[in-house]
Amino acid sequence: MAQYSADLDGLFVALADPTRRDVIRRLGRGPTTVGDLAREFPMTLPSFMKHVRTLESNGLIRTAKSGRVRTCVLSRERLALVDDWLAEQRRIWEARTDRLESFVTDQREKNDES
Amino acid sequence: MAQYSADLDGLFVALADPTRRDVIRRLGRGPTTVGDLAREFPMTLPSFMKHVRTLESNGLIRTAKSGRVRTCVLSRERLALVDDWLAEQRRIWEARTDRLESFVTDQREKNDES
DNA sequence: GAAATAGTTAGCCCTTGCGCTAAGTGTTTT
DNA sequence: AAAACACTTAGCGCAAGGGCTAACTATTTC
Repeated sequence: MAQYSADLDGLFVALADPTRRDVIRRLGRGPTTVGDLAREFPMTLPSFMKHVRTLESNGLIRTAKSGRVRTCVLSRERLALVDDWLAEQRRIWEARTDRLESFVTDQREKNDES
Repeated sequence: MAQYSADLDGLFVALADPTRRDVIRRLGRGPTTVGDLAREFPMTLPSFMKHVRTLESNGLIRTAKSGRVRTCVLSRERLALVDDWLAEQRRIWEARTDRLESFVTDQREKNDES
């Protein structure tokens, strides 16, 4: 659970940058080379590489170098963690609205008794 | 779309902190007072208030002061934006795997011809 | 009305994040 | 072998984030 939370920290931080979200979207269409990716963003290659590293160290993408070219692939499983967190919040919320409903119901029953 | 992206920036940043995620979880069970919330976290009140403000300015919670007490309420609609983004990624991914499948199918057809 | 309560504001420290340039490494190309 | 290519490393500058203390304001409470 502690690890789960630390993972979410990293994931959300990684997703908080528009460049990184764009990379994820781009990689959704298929593997791409660092150079090809970088060309689409208005920043230097070293700056761009930091984003790639951030995505990789948070498990959102995988990369491999062959020759002098590094290729990036989307690693989808990781986004499922975010999904899980959202689902959990929904669950909590719904449990609460259920309680609220039964509260309302209880009140109505009390009124019916009188 | 530009606004959508800026909103996502703020949302993901807001969600990237464990304290703030805990507050969201807590508020899922119902509205709570700043003081009551703060008591559960190992930090001073001014520090905690910053988190509350961050959540509020990103629309994840709403707060109102009555007398000297400020009460926080979860504002669920906002999380839907995150859901939307995730759904979009899934959509892109699935469109791609569809293309991959038809590619495989095409290859098979070519082989069948021979 | 004095004291306790619940936030709020201001400002400081330190670390981290994101951009940059300059220079270096290993791999093709010519 | 030289030149071009595709990163990579190192280090710098600046703004923002998350924590703190100290001091202040506006309600209650006694």
